[in-house]
Amino acid sequence: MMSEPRVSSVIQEWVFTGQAAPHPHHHHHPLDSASHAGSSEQVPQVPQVSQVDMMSYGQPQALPRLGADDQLMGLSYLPFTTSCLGNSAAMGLAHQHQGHPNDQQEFSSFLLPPLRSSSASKRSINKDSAEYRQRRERNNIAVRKSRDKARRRVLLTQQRAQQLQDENHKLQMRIGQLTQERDTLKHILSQRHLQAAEDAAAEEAGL
Amino acid sequence: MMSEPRVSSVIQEWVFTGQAAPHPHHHHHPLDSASHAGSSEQVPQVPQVSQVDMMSYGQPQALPRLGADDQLMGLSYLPFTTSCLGNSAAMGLAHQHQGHPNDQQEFSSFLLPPLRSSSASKRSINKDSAEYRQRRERNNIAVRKSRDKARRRVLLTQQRAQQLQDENHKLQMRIGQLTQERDTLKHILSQRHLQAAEDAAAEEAGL
DNA sequence: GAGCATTGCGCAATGT
DNA sequence: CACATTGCGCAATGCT
Repeated sequence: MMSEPRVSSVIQEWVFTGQAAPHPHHHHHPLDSASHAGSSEQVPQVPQVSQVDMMSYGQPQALPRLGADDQLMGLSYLPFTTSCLGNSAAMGLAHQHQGHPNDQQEFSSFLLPPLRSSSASKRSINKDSAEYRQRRERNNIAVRKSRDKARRRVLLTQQRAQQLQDENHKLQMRIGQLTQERDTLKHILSQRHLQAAEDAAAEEAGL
Repeated sequence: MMSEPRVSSVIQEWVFTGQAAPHPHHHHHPLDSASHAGSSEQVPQVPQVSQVDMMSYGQPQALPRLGADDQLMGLSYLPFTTSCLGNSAAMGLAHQHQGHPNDQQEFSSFLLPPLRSSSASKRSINKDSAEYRQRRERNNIAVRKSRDKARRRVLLTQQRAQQLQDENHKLQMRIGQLTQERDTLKHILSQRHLQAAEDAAAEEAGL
């Protein structure tokens, strides 16, 4: 429940001078609105300045794919996605992380190599495994559903805002109307008061 | 400007009568590597609809479907993602469409197949190309930026809604207050009226 | 036509 | 263990 908790662990940072961080992977969280960014932890990359609202979404840098590095500007998400290489088959047997068709670098492969074992409880996630595919498919469905829900939620919020705004206008009008009525009544009453005073004066004079 | 026009092409849903069932268990995995090529007419895929708002997020392929019926519903997302395969190296040289590490099917290939051919002006998008990487990186940045913006926008909308709701409450209170004031004044006036009438009567009687 | 902006999607990590 | 969320990159497409 709650739909907002996005604050939790803060395990991230770090730098990894050259050695393998045991950590499996990346992932950061959003820290609320802007902030973070992709940090992929793995390569010496600059933390990047968060994306405030101006610029700094990281700049493309020419990725060298292998040797030459490049410049170091400030933010930048060093993608150097070289290529994933890693073909499912090869990967499957070869390593644990599999080839990641999608994420190009998933550097993680070399980042978290320490794991794996012969037993390979989970490590070798054969990409070809029927079980793997099944899980992926289930997740894909869940993802679509979740996003659909999110979209719907956003839409509802927008509609609610619009509706509230409209209602607000009506209420403002009503307030204007009531204010006027009240003031009119006040005015009338004050007139009566005057009238009464005058009458009283007249009567007194008449006495 | 306009930031909302998402109404344009309508090329989306469709069915694709054919069958090519995704066989859930077609054990032979995903076409994996070798796959499409210039023509790539292998798997039929549906683009998907999403955003409707009901259910059916696609069924995981567990359906042995024999006939084609599902399409009626409208939304099943037929995934049969076979597999992504696609290794950059192999792909790069091998074909133009490359393996799409990520999108597994990129059905588009058969969706808009008419193109492609020997000329291959851009067709062969070498995944390894520096130019390709550069474009990808730029797009990644744009995507991050765009999503950040979207997130921020959603947040603002939520805040605005909350704010409007609060203001609404205040206005309601104000209305209650004004209504009361008005009624009180009305009451006082009516009393005055009575008073005046009585006075008049008394005076008349006194005459 | 170039280039950024949006969007749907699948993947993987992580939360529940 | 299953499902829900979420950041991320890819590719298609929209909009300059």
